[in-house]
Amino acid sequence: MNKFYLTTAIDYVNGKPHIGHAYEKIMCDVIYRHFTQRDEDTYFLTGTDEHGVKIQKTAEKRGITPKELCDENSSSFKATWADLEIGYTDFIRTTDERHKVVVQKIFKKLVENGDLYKHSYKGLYCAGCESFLNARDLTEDGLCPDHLKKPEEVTEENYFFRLTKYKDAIIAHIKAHPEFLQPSFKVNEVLKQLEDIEDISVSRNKNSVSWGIPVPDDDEQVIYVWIDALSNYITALGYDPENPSETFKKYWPADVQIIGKDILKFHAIYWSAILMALGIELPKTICAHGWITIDETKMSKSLGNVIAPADILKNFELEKPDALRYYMVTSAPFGRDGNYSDEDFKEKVNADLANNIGNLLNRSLNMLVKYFDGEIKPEFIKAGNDIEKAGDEAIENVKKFFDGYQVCEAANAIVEFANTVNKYVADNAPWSLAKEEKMQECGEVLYNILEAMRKIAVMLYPYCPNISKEIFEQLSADMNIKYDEVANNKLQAGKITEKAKIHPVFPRMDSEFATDKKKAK
RNA sequence: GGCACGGUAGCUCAGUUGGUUAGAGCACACGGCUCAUACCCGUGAUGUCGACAGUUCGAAUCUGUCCCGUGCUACCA
Repeated sequence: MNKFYLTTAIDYVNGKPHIGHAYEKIMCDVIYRHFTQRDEDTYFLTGTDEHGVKIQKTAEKRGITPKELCDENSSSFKATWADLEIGYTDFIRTTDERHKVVVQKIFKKLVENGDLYKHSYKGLYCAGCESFLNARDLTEDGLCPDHLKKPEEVTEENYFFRLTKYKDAIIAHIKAHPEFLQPSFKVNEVLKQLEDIEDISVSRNKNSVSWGIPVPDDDEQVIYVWIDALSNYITALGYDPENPSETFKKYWPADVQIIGKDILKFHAIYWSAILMALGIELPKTICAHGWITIDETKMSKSLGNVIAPADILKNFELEKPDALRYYMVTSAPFGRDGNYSDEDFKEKVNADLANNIGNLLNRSLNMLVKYFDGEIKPEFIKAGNDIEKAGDEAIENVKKFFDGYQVCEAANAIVEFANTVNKYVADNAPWSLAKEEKMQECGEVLYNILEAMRKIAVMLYPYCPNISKEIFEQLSADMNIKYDEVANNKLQAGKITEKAKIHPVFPRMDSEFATDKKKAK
């Protein structure tokens, strides 16, 4: 059994979760469920990033402690993931004791190794922002763009991390491992960023930021984002510089770390350097996904177009997250930006989940009941037909796409196979065969369709676990089979269904079924 | 300003090393079917393949220049 360790970015709890956060978690959960089906020993980590001046300030404004703010928002992330059925193995918070303790140990070790050094530098400090500004962000008159005040030159002493020391090693690693950074069209960007990299500041004076992990043996300083946030991926597993846990030894290096494209630089460069400094292997793959826009415009608080996943489920009166999961993950090809619109959502899930896949099951089961009283007779089961082959190919293709974390492409392959089966139904017209009393032939065709349907349910499971479960139930098939055993666990002969058992696994949105459901409430 | 990537049907995109009538899906129109969730199947129209010039027997594909978009990065102030 192989191990498979997957991580998401941890979300900053200065606000509530929206569909941008959800996009990444759903993608990870789909990947996680697929690899779990493959009988891999999987570990799926997500969590929240909870330190820093923004949280400190938001909490102040609301008159609560930073910890209270973090507790509140971290819980709402967890609640959202529950709604979306994100089945993470572990949820780490950077305020967890287990995390803080190890971050301090990491910091200490880096100091001892000479990777961290204290350095004083002059910066432009804006009292309004309570932070340092870059010269290039100022207005033409040299004023802070937000407060229109001239920032003062302040000298601050901080710890710096010797990023430059690892520059060549990272470049070499990227070049030697084409699978390290995905999608590959991002590689040049990162190499370019590496060219003019400088050492980075990894601590702040307590006077400017107090909400953070204290630097060990230095009362003046607090650890700033990089070493704190990035190391969650190893502290969660129980990493310890002196005595790493068995869990860490087993699961690290991560097989894939999924992140947004905006933080690729920090992961590809900063994170790699930190790992090198600690003498730890780099993750096998870092995968940067694109953004979700709303009606083709960027989602932002100021535009007021931020959508929470729960709003969508509520709006469409969906009890299960399957449709939203499916739509989110198929809205953009690997690494590209996707878009959400209510109209697209409805069209896409109606077309793929209701019309194509759901209706296929429904029509074939109805025929089985009509012509054979819901029974598969032993003589219907024959190997080596075209649909069987097409199904086995689809299973292989989906697997290959998942090997490259191409979740959208894998979904397309499933739908394409369902299309092929629908075409097979039309070409063989079992209803005509029944009329002509070619019952043997008719039964064979129906069996092939239902068996194909079972394969679809297996492949669809990571995206739509509830719909998939429904399909298995209606087929009276076992859903707990491993991915690589799909082809060998064919539907058995016997009575599998009856009229009363058949119902749409995903009602078309705005259909009579959907409205009946609403009325019934 | 530099670098990278892209500009192909109404929309989203595919087009391998240049080779015959440029493709798919969605949407649209028409036809078929009637097992099914107004579903499924089939057929069809539509494109100066960003612009111009060049190489070639032949360019969506190669070269050059330019225009537009996106991303990264810089500089000036």
